[in-house]
Amino acid sequence: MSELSKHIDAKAIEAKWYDWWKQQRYFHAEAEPGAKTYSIVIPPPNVTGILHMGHALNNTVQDVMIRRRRMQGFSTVWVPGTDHAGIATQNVVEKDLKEEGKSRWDLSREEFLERVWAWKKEKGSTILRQLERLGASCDWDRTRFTMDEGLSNAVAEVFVRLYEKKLVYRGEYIINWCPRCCTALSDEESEHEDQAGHLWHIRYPLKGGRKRDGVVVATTRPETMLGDTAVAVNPRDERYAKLKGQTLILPILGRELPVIEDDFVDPQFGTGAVKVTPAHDPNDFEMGRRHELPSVNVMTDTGEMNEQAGPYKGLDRFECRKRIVEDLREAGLLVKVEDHAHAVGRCYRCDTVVEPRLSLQWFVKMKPLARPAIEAVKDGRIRFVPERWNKVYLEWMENIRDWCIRRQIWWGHRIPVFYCDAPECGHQWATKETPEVCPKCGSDQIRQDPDVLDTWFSSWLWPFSVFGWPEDNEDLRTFYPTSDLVTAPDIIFFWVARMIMAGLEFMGDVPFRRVYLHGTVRDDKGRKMSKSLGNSIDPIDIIEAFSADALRFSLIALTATGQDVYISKEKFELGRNFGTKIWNAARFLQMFTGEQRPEVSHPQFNPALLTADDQHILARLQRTVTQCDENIERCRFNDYAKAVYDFFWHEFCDWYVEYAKLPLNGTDEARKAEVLKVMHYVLSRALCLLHPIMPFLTEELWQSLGYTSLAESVVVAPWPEPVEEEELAGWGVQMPAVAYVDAKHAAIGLARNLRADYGLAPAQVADFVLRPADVETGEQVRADRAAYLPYLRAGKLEVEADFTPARPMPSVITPLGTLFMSLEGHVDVEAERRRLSEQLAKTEQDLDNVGKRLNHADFLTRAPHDVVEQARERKLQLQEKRDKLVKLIEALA
RNA sequence: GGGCGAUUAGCUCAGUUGGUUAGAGCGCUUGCUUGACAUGCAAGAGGUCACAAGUUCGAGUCUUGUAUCGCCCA
Repeated sequence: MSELSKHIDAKAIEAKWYDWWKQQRYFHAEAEPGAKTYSIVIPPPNVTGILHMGHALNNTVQDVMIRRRRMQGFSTVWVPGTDHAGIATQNVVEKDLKEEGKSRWDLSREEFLERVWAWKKEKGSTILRQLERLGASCDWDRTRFTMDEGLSNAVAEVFVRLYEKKLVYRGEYIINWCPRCCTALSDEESEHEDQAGHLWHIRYPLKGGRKRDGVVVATTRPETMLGDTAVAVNPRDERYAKLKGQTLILPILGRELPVIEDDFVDPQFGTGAVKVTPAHDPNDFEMGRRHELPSVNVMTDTGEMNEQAGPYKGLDRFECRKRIVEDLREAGLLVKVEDHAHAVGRCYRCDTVVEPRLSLQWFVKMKPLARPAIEAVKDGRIRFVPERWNKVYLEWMENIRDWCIRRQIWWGHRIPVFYCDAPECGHQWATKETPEVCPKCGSDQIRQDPDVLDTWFSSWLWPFSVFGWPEDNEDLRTFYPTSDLVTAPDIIFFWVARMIMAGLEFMGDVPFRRVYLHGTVRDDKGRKMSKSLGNSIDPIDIIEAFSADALRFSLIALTATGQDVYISKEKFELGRNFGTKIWNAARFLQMFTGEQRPEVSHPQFNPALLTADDQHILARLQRTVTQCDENIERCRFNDYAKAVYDFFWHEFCDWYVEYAKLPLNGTDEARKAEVLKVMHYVLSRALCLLHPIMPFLTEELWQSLGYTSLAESVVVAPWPEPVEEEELAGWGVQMPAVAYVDAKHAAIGLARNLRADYGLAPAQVADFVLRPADVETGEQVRADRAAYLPYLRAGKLEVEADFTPARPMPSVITPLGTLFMSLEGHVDVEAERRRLSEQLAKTEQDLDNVGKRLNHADFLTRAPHDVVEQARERKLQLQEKRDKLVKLIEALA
């Protein structure tokens, strides 16, 4: 226990408690057969990554989930780690090399990989350390990396199994090629973006014809014409019927091109005749196959034109495009140039325009893997939150295409395939071992495939590889399937869908039961945060400026389920202000508690001593517990945050703490003790409810206020369980008393309005008289009179059953009765009449509306009973109010 | 071209199976050095719920269409 300073020193608090939590090993759990478990695996950030707001949101949500489960007594495991991010990491190290004037080709493969590992050792845990600053309660003893031995073993095992099931195959197809990274990409790694371009109309002359004869084709990529091997038209296109069987001449290179007919050609697009380039376009490739056309690849792997490009050899592809267009124009073969927007694929790692290219690659056959994964979502074994993602997932799964998993880089899991180069053998096999000789012919002329696997080929195994698969062990049996997966929708195909397929294929069970997809963090103008735009807000800056708790609370409170969140630096003041408010409420409480350690483990109140206000705050706390639970269960984290916020600020601080000042500063020691008991009980439970969002602040207060009789740390304190009304009654909490306090708060609010309407300065004291709604209320208020005075700034509050003002007095109708305010000097009767008349008009308007409804026969017969009852009740209330107002106005005369 | 989401106060957003009087935070106006807190307290102004039609006793909420913006897929 320690006295709280006037201001929060967030930095000191954060470091102190995080270290202590780790020391206490609160975040670590071992597999315990039979225990109720809750497990999450982190979406592994890139090993090159640094924390951005998306990570901050993602990991705060996971931390909220796991901290609550931990408090609920579950055996909780949150596995942290990073992925090796093949292309990105290799890029980083190559950049370092470049500064030394070298490229990776100046090093041997082994030397290069040593450099990468050295880089990883030095810089690769940045983001994990940043997660600690965020307060993430990961089980750091279980930190994994996709290139670890165990996880690499899982990758090789999976590859070999799929190879043997013939689900991985090698073939020559059009793939997305990044000429900068010099590697193949999967379809998902090529991001499409509409871009302003041109449609060039080019005349291909007829063989033996005059120059003006021929066919005009339209293309968006003229440089690929150097690889054309045909021109295609739709067989039903009468314009081109005469062309059947003719031969065209490819401009510039002079190659002869057959005219083919194919249904694929859309007569509406361009000129209705298309050039066919089987080595550079997926559709042309298919056509090429159907018509047995040769393929001519005209580019090198760095995107330069190769020897097939004739005079353009050595030119960059875009330079070549310009030159070809010029040359065609000069030759009079360029018929027309149109503006044309078209989708261009870009490398998701370096933004270079991707080149569709014919290439020999390894693929995973996806359809057989997708089938059970579709079922798992259809039958509800996996649920997406929000639900609409089901459709997106199913849509993609049902049209799934094979996955190109080979990458032409060095950093990654080497493809475990071997080739025998012995003459007349040519055997090819996959194995986890390192073979010495060919198992078929015994030759030692064998070599391993030089390339590595897509990073996602290791990430899709993450939910079980982190627990030691393929080895069968207690961890796997205990923590797999994991409970929830929390991630962003942009990797639903890259990662989520593939994990589901891998889980079902290799574990025979889903990898997680629920997937919560949260929105994207954007800037206050709605733009994605990006380095190039310079609009990102660094979460670490926010932690430094405010606190980790402020960052966490603000993000959670601002993010509606599954919606994008727009943030600016100012928005984090929300969390900071809330933290300050709680801090000060705790300081207030500590002022009256002193060195005494409050007993908060078992609530034992003296029903005889509980006032209505005590009962009210205890009842509200229970309601808040229920709201928190419901909202967390449904991934409505913003509503959960709001429930705690509203309770803490607007119930506890605004009303109860204000109320408590009276007994705490009074002389009745028994009452004082009882109020303190209530306050500490409420605060301790509220800290528990808040802990998953604001772990540092709640721990600091937990320790400083000495709530350690309940738990040595709030991290392991029991999560509050909702208390039923019957049990509350046993504590001395009666619902009528709670209702009375609601009415009291409303009445005080109305009385304050009255003061404001009459322009009373806060310091100005006014007296009040209540004409109570009924005898019982009158007695309640009379007994509770003193509690009203500070709120009303009242000198006195009288309760008089038949009060009739002798002279005009401002008044207001409250749930407790009619409240009169006595003013020094004369009351402006006209102003008061106007005020009351306005209220009367409003009341009559409302009465009219409810009356109309009640006069409607269909409403009475078709609306549910309780709705009709409510309307009747309201009508009565409004009538009563109207009558009272009429009398008050009459009394002014 | 197909699909999804958004459109509610000056700004950013909640609003759950349709049900009385549509909420919050920020900003704005006014007043307060209130014995926890000016990172605060009290009061106030501000809304034809994008538009149109429909279903219904009743629509911010359901249906259809339109417009604008954003995202995903081809």
